[in-house]
Amino acid sequence: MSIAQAGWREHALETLRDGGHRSGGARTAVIDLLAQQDCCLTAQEIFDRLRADGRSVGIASVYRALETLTAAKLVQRLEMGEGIARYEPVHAGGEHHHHLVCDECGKVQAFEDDALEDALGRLGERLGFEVGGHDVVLRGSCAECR
Amino acid sequence: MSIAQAGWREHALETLRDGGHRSGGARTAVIDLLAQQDCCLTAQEIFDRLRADGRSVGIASVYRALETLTAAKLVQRLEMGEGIARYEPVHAGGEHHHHLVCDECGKVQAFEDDALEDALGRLGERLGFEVGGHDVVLRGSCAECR
DNA sequence: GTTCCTGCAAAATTTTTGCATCAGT
DNA sequence: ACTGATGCAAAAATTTTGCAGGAAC
Repeated sequence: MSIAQAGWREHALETLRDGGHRSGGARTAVIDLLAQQDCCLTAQEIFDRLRADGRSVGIASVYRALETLTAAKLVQRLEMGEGIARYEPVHAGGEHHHHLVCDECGKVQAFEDDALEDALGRLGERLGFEVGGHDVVLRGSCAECR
Repeated sequence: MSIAQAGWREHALETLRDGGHRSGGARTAVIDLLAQQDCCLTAQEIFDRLRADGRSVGIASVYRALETLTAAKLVQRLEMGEGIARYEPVHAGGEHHHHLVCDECGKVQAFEDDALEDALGRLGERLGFEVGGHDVVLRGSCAECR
């Protein structure tokens, strides 16, 4: 686990505590799991992994934890065209990535691009719209499927 | 209706015919409705409008039509974080737009930006990924909610 | 002790599938 | 006529809500 990700776990717990939330077992388990991820997970994947670890969480608690975390901007919700949402930690400092989705095998991989971020930043100014966040999804064929 | 949109209707019908599809009533009705749109519609909105026009289409046929159109790259499927998919025509010539979603009122509006398209084009080359399409969604507060 | 959090079950929502029938080629 | 397209109903998949019991403060 990287230092930045370990930091995210503490930051998330502290932010929720400061927001008046109590520290229950299910939500902490979701935070712990997300803190270990490099990329996004679906709610079902989170539920399955917690169950595989022997935790008796309910899937409703997973969804409620993700809702709370998303509202606090600690987690970003992403949808990539298959009708299911994916969630990943939002790291402090603006550091973030976007996603490539393979139309054939469905694999998701992350990428970063400074030129893209620059264009998006200028775009926010140009439009009369206060931009709080952005998602970019590229679709195509990955190296293996091509 | 603009000339480009009228052209899309013909292009879609021709592409499907060339692809070996027959010209049934439900799918043609979906194409006719999409051809009149400036931006995206949900499957339910399409169903409701066709019903309001007196057509006895089934919602399953709407989904099947949208699936066929999406597979033929005549329609783009978009998801903007509310868990429901939206669909809009893909116009020939690469002309397309992206979307701003207001976090507060949920309003969706379209925008275009050449600098963003340039950055996305270069990005496709940089990555070892054959990019077939891309979606960009900006989230924030619209002029009215701000 | 109060209030929030949690797990289970049930419900709601969106999308897909089965199937008999109809329509296009 | 053959085969794809369609409408209805049922099913599946994902997400949300109700509620009683337990945990955090």
